[in-house]
Amino acid sequence: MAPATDHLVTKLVSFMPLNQAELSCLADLQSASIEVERGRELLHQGEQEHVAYVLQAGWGCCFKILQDGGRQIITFPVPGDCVGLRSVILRTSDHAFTALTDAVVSRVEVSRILGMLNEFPRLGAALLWATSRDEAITVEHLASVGRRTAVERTAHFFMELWDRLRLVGLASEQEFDCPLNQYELADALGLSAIHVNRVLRDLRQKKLMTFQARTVSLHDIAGLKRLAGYEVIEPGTSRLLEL
Amino acid sequence: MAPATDHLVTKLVSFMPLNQAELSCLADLQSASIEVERGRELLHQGEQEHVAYVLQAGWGCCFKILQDGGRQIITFPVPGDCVGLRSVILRTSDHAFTALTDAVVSRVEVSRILGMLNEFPRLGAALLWATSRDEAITVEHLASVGRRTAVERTAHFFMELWDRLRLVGLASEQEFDCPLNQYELADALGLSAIHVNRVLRDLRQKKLMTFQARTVSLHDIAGLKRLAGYEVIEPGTSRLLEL
DNA sequence: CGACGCTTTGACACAACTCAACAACCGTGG
DNA sequence: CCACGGTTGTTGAGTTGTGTCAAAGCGTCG
Repeated sequence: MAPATDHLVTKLVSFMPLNQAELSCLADLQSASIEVERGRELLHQGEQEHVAYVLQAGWGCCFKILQDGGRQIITFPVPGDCVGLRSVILRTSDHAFTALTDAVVSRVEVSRILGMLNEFPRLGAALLWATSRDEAITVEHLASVGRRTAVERTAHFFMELWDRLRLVGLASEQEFDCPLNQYELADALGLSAIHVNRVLRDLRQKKLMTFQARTVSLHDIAGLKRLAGYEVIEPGTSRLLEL
Repeated sequence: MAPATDHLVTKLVSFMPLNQAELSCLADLQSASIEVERGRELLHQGEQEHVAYVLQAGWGCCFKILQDGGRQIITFPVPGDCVGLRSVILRTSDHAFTALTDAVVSRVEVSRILGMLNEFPRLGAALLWATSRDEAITVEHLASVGRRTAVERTAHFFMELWDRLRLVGLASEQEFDCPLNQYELADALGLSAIHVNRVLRDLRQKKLMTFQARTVSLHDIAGLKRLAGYEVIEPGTSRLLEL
């Protein structure tokens, strides 16, 4: 059975209203949910994968392992996020996906997605919007790692995370739960864990934000956004893809 | 009229064979080609865009400008590449797109893409494959900038570029034409132009490759791949999306 | 010819990394 | 109950990869 609140629906609805049939299609798609324990690897880098996942509860972690053992984290999926659609198309997964906390996911077979696209084209458009948004976030992430300083980058990361969590109702206006440790943060930001620690101290001392005891508290959002050079990737309701 | 060789077709065909109707649909889509001079900006960061482009000849440049004026280049589109599909969906473009050399592009209206997807679903699948591949490349790029050293990163960049160019028949087995200068390289790799210069000297001295007079010569491909930790994003003919 | 765009080099500065150590916190088991 | 190891966070000292600044070389083109 589906969780109390369906975060995927919450997210898609912010893009376009969905009718009853579409909602039940989404519910159906996610009906077979699986509980996975923290650390479980659901998608394996370099292997052929024929399934995608919708994360329903808990956090995930998409990353690549490099030659020297280094790790680059691409994104931390949160409830409502889809993972692995791309690897389905490319036939082999270019990255791995693990559960960062105990989590609930639903496996989605390719065939069902294709079927859904046929039967409910508007859902296809909504899904396309969601994945495009994820892409835009990856591109922004690239810009961060390539051209922002460690502090700017870190501030930017938290602003983006905050926006993503609010979109599915998992963050309040000044704080949110965040199960990441400094190693994970480091591998996402392209920094060393030790430097992340110093950066967090910096942000704390500048009274911008704190990250302690698994919770992020935003003390000066305007200041953070200014520091990060943050611009919203606006939800922007669909005017264009009238389907 | 279409150019002598249609690079988009070359690329898509490497993924799945196309029939006559599909080929002429693609030809039709690109029929209205426009010549643009070097430096012309076709997509503007932050603006609402309702068109996408197919690059037919010449090189392009997709990038973000940051707060402090810094620039992060996302990718250098080469002939056969599609640009701006995402901005069409998100309604506003998250990055800019310019012609890096004199180029030939064709504007593609959103409506025509949607029409194409309806009429020729296999073309949709092929296009989805191409964009997924681009995404995978962006992710790999992120990993490079986040976790590889300057030399590794540079070697990796050229290996990938080489693969992309070969896919559309624009690179031989040991060299290819490359109109980039060291500033552009720097902004793509997240380095300073001066350091790029040092890195290129390094690669030259190690007898791995040279980049001079607009041409890249690969002297030791195995060595480059080893240094870069390069893995192919294999074309992989479609077995999965039987449409 | 001079101007311009691009490359190349050297000297120096600094952001971020590494190593090493310690502190705080946890759950577990004696 | 305390002792314990394991995980995570914190700090300092020294190193290094890369950035910055400044200047010169070198084609090309008007």
